[in-house]
Amino acid sequence: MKEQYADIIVDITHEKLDRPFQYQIPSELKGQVQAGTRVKIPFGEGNRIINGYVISLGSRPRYKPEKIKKIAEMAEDGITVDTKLIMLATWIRHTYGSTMIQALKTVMPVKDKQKTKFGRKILLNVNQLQAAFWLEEFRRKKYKAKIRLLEALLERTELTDEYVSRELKISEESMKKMTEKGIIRMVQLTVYRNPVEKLDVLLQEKAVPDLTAEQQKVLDGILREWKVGERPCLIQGVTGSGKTLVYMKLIEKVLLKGHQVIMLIPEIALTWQMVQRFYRRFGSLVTVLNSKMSPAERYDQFERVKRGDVQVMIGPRSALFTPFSRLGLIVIDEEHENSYRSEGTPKYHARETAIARGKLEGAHVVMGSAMPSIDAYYRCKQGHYALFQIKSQYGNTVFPKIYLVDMREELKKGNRTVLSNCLQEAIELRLKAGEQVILFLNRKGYASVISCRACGHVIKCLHCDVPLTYYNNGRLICHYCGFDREELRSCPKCNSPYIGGFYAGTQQVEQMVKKFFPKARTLRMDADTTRGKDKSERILKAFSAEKADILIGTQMIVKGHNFSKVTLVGVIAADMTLFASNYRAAERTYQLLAQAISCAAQRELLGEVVIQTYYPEHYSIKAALSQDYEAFYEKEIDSRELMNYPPVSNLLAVRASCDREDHLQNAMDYIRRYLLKIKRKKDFQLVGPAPESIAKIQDYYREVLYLKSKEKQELIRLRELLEHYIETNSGFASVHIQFDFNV
DNA sequence: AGCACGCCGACT
DNA sequence: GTCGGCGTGCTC
Repeated sequence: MKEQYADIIVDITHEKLDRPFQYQIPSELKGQVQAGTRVKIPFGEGNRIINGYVISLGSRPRYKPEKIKKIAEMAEDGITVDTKLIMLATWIRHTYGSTMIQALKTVMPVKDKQKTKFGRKILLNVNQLQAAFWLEEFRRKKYKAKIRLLEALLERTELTDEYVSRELKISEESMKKMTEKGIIRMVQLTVYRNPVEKLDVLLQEKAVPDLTAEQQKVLDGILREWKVGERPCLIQGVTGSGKTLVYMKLIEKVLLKGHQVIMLIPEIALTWQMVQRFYRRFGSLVTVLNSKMSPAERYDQFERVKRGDVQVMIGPRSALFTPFSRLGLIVIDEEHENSYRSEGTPKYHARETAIARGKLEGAHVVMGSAMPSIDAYYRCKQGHYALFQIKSQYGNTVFPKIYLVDMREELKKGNRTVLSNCLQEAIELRLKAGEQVILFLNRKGYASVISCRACGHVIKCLHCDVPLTYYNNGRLICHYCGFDREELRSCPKCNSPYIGGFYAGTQQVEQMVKKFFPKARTLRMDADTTRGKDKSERILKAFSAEKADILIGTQMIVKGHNFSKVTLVGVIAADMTLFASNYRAAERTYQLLAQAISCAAQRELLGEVVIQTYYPEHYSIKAALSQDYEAFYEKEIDSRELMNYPPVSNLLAVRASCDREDHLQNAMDYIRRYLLKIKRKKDFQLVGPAPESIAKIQDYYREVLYLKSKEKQELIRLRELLEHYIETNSGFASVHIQFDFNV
């Protein structure tokens, strides 16, 4: 009489349903219902049947037994999550504040089981005599399909799945019946092999090249760290310093112990080069997950994982939830990359979540980056992570020459274009030499603000508090709601005809370049030109095949691509990211500049970098210029310390939106007063409420209130209190409230 | 989320 | 008198 009840999370995203519901397990489903299984349950007064996920089993009813309903049935395509991943979902829910069902769905990368009809072998499971007996039986009962199958099997003993379903036209059901009776047997075509055995062969075949003394030192250091504690390790080393080599050695060690590895890589990045290296090294033990894969392909990868065919999973953020049963190591390459931060709900960070999973499953975590995130580096300094540095790189990398152009001076000299004289001259020289140029900036489209030069009035969207953007087709478009209107001839406020804008988008730069260098062949790469499938890859291929002289684009072009003919990188507006009202703005600026510089480096030819900026004195620009990460870190951490920003402190944003401005302000006022009431002495600091940087989107007003505290747990506690307060007070009904942790 | 119950206005 | 508006409350 035990394990009679199941705690189930219902598949409805709503705060009020964000708790387990207890159901009775009917006797016929006992043993089938486990933690992690998907089931169909009657829910609500109408007893409508919905999906639910079992998170635990129990023997004691927590409600009046007559109130507890029975599980209806197993979900037919029942995919399961293993318990460790349920625990990870619980951690995600607690840390980032989502509903349990949202957390469960993020750890469950394959939402629905896909039908796989291939890759199986059908075998006879009985001897000839028994088969003859069954054949007789089927003939008597006139089971035509079964007769066909059995006859075919008696002839050949082994049939492919394809042949059975296409030629013999046997349904899945008849095969299932015959399997149940033990007449036939189905075997996965890829036969399970002992991965460690297989690995031995591989190790003999293709050994990883020897490590340099410095790399060996890092490897030894990490292995020593693994013996003593469970600290995550961070390898700091520039591109070409051999971080990947160290990863490979570590992965080898873990695989030989019979454990599995997840390797996270940034979304776009240098993926396929890296992946090929791993394929060459570990063969079919490795598999890759990427965003281009169809659900069926993804599902197949996870099936291979479950069968034990795959021991190393390489992929972006979502690969972190690969259902390995004996996970031994999680590697996070390019740890500082922004794509490790999830945009949806829950807004989890892959680094923190990887460390949480590592703790749960006793797996090591190793990260690598040339310029670690401030977060990670701070944790190293605090002793929470172990830091390992590789200073030298192999090959003769020529450091590029860097020019800094103060655009204010340029303006004084009378140059009102987006290309400084310095950059123009540099482009000219490179074009003459037959070399390639990359120009990059951080804005898409013709991104430009249209304003009146007489009165300063800025043309904004009617529904959102953002300036409209001018597009080449002569229309003004809102990036947030898509609202568009005709180009204006005069200022709607003062009627002045002098209305125009500061154009600094990729389109504008391209036009400018074409004007100055009519013979140059240009390629543009931004969110607009890469919308289609594989488009960005095609553009990059065309450029590296030297089908163009100048590549103009946004961030994506400077991320880890190797163009050997590029000798000039121009950064059009280095400080664009500094304008963002985000405490990470300086960090992003430094990262982008450092990336742009490394794009012009690491080749035999001497490269040049021209950085145009309005703030040449800003420390993030200065530090990037001298390639001094440490100097940047010191300045940046001082500023975070001063402002109580992460990672020194923790930040909880309470974001509210509502179509009625008065309701919104009222609600925020209540929240503020409630927080002040429960505030203990020096628990936390309260900032705001204040309008968001975009105060209105699609007619919804937006405000934000920040809570800062050294104690992470304190903020989590406050969030939970607030959630409860909002839920139990009906005044918040029309206001949408969302929490962001350290974002 | 979705469904039932419940208390006020305009209808055969 | 009734039909139906959607405000409120609950879901094991």
